[in-house]
Amino acid sequence: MSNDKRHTTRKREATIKDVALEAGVSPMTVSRVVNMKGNVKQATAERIQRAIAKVDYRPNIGARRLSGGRTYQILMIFNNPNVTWTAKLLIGMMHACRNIGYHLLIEGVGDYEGDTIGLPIDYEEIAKLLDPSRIDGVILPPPICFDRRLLEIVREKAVPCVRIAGTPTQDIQLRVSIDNFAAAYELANYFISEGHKNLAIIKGPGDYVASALRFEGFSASIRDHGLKISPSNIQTGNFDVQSGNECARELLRLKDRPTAIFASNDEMAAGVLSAAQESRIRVPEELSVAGFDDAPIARSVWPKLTTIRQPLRAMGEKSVELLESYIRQINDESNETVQSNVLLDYELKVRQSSGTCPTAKH
Amino acid sequence: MSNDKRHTTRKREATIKDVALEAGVSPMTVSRVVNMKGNVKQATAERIQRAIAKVDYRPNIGARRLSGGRTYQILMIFNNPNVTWTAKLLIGMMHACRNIGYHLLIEGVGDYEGDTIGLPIDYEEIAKLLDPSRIDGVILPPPICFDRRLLEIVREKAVPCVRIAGTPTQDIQLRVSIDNFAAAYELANYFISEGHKNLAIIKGPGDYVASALRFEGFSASIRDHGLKISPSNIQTGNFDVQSGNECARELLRLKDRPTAIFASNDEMAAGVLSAAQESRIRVPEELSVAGFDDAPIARSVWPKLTTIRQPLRAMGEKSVELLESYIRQINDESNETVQSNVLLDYELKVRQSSGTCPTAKH
DNA sequence: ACTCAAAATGATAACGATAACACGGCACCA
DNA sequence: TGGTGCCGTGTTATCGTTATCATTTTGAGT
Repeated sequence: MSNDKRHTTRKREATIKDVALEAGVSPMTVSRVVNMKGNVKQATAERIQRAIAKVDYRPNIGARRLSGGRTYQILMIFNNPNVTWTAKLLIGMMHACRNIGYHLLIEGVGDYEGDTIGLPIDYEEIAKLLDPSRIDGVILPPPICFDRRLLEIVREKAVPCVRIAGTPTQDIQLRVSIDNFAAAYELANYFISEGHKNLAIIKGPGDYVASALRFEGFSASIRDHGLKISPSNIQTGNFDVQSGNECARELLRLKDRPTAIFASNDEMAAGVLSAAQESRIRVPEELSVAGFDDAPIARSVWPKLTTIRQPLRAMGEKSVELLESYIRQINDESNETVQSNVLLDYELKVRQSSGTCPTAKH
Repeated sequence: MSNDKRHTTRKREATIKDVALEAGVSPMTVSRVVNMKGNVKQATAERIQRAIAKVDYRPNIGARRLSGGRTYQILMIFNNPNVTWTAKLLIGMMHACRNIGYHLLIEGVGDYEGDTIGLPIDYEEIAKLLDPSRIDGVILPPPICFDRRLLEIVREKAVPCVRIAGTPTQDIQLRVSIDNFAAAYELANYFISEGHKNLAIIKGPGDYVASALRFEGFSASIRDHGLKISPSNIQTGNFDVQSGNECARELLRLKDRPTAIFASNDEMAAGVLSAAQESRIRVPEELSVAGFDDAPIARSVWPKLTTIRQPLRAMGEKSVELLESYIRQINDESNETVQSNVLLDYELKVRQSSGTCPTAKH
């Protein structure tokens, strides 16, 4: 009546023994080939490769971990309320994972209000997720990569960690980002080259380092061109359409109204557009607007937004690759030095929301 | 010089033996408590629970799988180019996984063009992902849940599977969805109640079953009210803004121009709005527009879109819960019958893009 | 008190992979 | 010619958990 379920659960997978039998060697030698440990004769290795293909062998990750090896799993912690942004990173990560034989685990942290994930973070919960029996490393996208307490936990647990965006810290070296400063600098250059002199900026929330850098870069360009940005031309939003709208209202109400507004992300830039529409200010004829990210909204609003394109997918890919090479390094499997700080290329996308300054002399 | 790395890799985790020692029982009894197998005295169980808490024990999933148990990991296959939509499902899944002690693996399939994942699908690759040594089950969101060949693979491998949206099939029973037919029916009712008689619809791509159901529901309501929908009022887009715009141009060019357009998703509805704007047709005064999904774009366009809200997060949660109870059932751990077809509530959101028919008599 | 089934618990042997070590053979040098 | 060392390969033990079966304890019925 009662049947042995243990060995009949679904179809049996090929094990390393099957390969060994097929190739006429010991399992250990097969293991060496699979893990590219070297010290295997070329001819033997090729025979084993053929055997692996023949029996369709794939290593059992559970067994691997159990015997002290890697898990071949990495964790991404998901807590950005801007799901599009995060999802694009994810796509890059999935792609890279596939290429290097890793698997991607994701966990959301925060209070899951509505459809999005917000703060606060349950640190106890996170600490459990960073269990070495489950993962080889972790990737932290913003905003969670700025969280000092979380970084502390990661350091304590000594989990290999790559942060996306963020700034380098002493504890955690690995990082993938774009040069936010340079990007915003270039954007301001563009505005100024179009004759704009009265520029305004809508900053992001204070704890976003990337956003602070955008502000710095934007300001630096203005200074370097011998111009000034008045304090009243600096607003702070929180990355959503609504706050962009409100900040823009403030700016457009100014006596000396700015002719160009840079919002630190596309959502806020969309808010600027709607504020302009409400005030019957034509874009780009009377007001130039630019965002940041090249999010879908940048192309779905009218006029389409001038923006800085972030290579999100590439950032996701790179973060996985970086993490993997670091993991290899600390396992003494490679002698290559791991680059700790990868900067990827951004791109200025000029679209219909910006143009020549109306008061510029030709 | 060379040190034993095996047992010094990061901090040692508590094992079941530690718990057993602490509680003064055998590991087997602890295992029974952890897995709620019963046949343990109340007092013993409580003592063990305390010991588990004290040593901060968490089962090693690798070892579990190795010894024939579950992996406590489920896989979601990610291939929807609409990342927002998919990401919201993900959030629900992550939440549910956390609650029931599962972990979520994700894998992208398709050619990863640009920032999004498109078809075609590499079936060999997928077949490998459905490896029982890695996962207990799989969740398929649209559009991949409509793929007949994939479903065939899932059936062959006998992997527990939940499909989101899609229609029930013989092979794979588990399914989470909203009632697309009823939702579109209700939307048409609303249009008609506002006096509209000349309705138009922009369908989704042919292979989306959900989209076909929306068309059916919309048509049914029209018929049931003694009205008709002319073939020229039926267009087919492919779920993006551009195609919505093109379809709308066709519709707005008609001699007997429709007064209300239902686009099968919000992106296409946004395209309808821009087409109306180009033709200087005022929305909602001269034309009512509605979308489907309540995507972010629905609230970022102007006027904001009337739409059907899909409870994506709840759908994600439910899909995980459903999968887990099914897995329990086939493991003979529970006698409860698993509901195979879960329908969740949608919601009609009336916003500024729709209103009373201009030609309606009061 | 005495049986005997049922409940509670323990002992043992896997699961699949790999670390650590052992070993045979061959090359190279003194 | 006899070490010396490295290369290629095999042997053994082990990781943490659970299935299976063996054993002990409990408790209900006589």
